[in-house]
Amino acid sequence: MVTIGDVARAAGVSRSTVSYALSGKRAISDEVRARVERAVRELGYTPNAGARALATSQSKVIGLLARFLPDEFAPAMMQYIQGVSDTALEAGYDILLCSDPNGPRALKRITDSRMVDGVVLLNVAEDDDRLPVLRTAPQPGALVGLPADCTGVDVFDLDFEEAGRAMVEHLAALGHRELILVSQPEHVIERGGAYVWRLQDAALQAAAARGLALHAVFGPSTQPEIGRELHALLDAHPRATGLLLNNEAAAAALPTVLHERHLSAPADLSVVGRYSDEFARTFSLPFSSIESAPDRLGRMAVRQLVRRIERREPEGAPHVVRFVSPELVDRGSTAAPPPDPN
Amino acid sequence: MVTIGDVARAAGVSRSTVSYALSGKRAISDEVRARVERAVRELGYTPNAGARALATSQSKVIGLLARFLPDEFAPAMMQYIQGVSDTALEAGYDILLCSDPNGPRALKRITDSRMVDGVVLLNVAEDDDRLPVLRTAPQPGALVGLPADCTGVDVFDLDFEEAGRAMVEHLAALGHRELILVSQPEHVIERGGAYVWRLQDAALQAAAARGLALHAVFGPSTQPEIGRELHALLDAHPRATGLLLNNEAAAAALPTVLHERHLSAPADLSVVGRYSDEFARTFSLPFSSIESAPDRLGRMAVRQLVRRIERREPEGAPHVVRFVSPELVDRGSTAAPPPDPN
DNA sequence: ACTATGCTTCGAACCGGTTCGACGAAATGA
DNA sequence: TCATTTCGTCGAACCGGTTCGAAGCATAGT
Repeated sequence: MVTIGDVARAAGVSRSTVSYALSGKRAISDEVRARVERAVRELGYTPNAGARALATSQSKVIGLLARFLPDEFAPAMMQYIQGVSDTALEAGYDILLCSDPNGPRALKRITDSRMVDGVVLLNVAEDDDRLPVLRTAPQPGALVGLPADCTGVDVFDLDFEEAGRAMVEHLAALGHRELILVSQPEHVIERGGAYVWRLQDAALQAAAARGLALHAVFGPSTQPEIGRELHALLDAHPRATGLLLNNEAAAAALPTVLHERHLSAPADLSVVGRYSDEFARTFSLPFSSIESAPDRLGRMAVRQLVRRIERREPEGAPHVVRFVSPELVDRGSTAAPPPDPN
Repeated sequence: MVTIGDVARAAGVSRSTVSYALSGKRAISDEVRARVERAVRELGYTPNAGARALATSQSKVIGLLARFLPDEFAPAMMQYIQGVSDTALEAGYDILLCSDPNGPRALKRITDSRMVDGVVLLNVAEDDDRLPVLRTAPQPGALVGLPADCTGVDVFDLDFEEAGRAMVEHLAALGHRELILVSQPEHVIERGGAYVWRLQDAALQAAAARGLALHAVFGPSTQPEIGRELHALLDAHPRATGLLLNNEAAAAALPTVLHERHLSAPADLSVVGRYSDEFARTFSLPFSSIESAPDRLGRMAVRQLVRRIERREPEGAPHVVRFVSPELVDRGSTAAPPPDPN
């Protein structure tokens, strides 16, 4: 392998001069710099990452801790990863991907060994067991997902409360009086998915404030169970004219259910979901939805993380908890409710 | 940060003794080893990855070069990544994920800088521009996907020829005489997806050998275009009783198309796809399919790569090109063709 | 003429591990 | 009892970068 010493010899200068010529941290004469650059090119020199990390205590790598949950929708995970990865690349960082089911252990390993300059945690639970480890780590961390305790980390998440309100208010404004909200299954909450009730509570409050009826239920995240559940719900609440879905499986199953009931949106039923545009495209879903923007969240997390790593944030700058405002992507599945047959 | 020197001082021994006590590469008395281990525990010592990499020229990291193609199905990519990641973890390696659209540049960077001990290339094209770079790299590489030239690398892919034959023969054995094969769009071939015609050619040969009619077409990979194409195909070939799908979008669209035509599988039409079980579950697809086994391929690639990295393969051992035999997952969508109405 | 100044460059130390050769003490054998 | 081997440990060198202090040299200032 070609080292900085080889370059130095080829250029007829010392190793430190090569280092300075390449980093620009000290003035080097044009003539010498040219010789160095030529030697670098001709020898095909690339600095050894380990040696550089050792000398600078900077690895230029960001750790990405993903959790592959069985009922997590894979493309969404993929979008987070892509957002993180692309943004890291722009900022000059590589991504160390950890999918170790034992999150705390993996996190401890990569931070203690100084493999990474910072860490992004995906799929953060209300009471995430990786957080205590992260707080004792010397590197900064950015989260995607809102935990109960945000001290010491930067946090990014969709504003699920606002999303819940927005869904209800959108349909309320169109004149709907009775709605159904299908959330993700309860076990998602139990493993820390607080966003489920964050959205649901806000929706219930907004409905109450406007005097709307809102039937909120947790639905399964598997097919065909969720299809049956949707049928049952529509049977149980025949006067409901709006359907809110905070449950990807429900959204994916709904077209079939509507077809089977000879209903169509928005003529018979107005529908608003909460999922990413990517998800909508994948399943060709024709329903308007609150964009969950996984790529954007990943991007924001990395941006902030890099700022902290490079101390462009003043040392000890207050940590950030930033909620992305939900945006409703209109796919034409909402309208005024049909006239009451009675 | 706590270094090996701190441990040495705490245990009252030299740094080298600590190193040997931890690696076991030389005999160390039980008493000293116990002292060292205690010091490690109490100080919370973790070796510095950069320093170790520098000293051993081994980073214990595997590079994963993914390509995010616009019409690539994200969950499949996710499954590759998971297979690679899990297997690497088992073998004691971490994953450096590169999604740089400029694959050759990214590959050169991570190999030349010695960040990685080896590399897995996903989504390898017939004439992949990353291969020349990989061949000049000092680290070994494993591919998922079959390029034209396999020299110097280990290659893993589904046996698409056998898959094409298996699909045809399965339906032939049931008595079908006229089939339709919908492949992925031609631009997939153009960007190097040779597996499309590998499967198609084999299917055509097998059909010819058995005297079956096989209508082979390339279908779009987008909704709703592929749905229309399926309708058109079924209109054009009313006597076809079997449908073969080497096109994920087509498989996802088929349930709706069948519903619209008041057809059902296998009563009216026998259907065999080529996609992963994960894909089938995601879309609740009721069609039997050739399992494309992305997780398995990722796993095999890493296994072989690690074997090479750790030189358990004798130096210069011949490189491997291994095809995974297709397995038909029976979801009950095939049967004998309906009696000819004539 | 002599010192101050600035510009380049060099040498050496350092980052935190691993590993080789050597050395002292204890065990073994003659 | 002395030579030899074995065992356990240590010191030093090394991996390939970065960075600090200093030194050489030419130019400028007085």
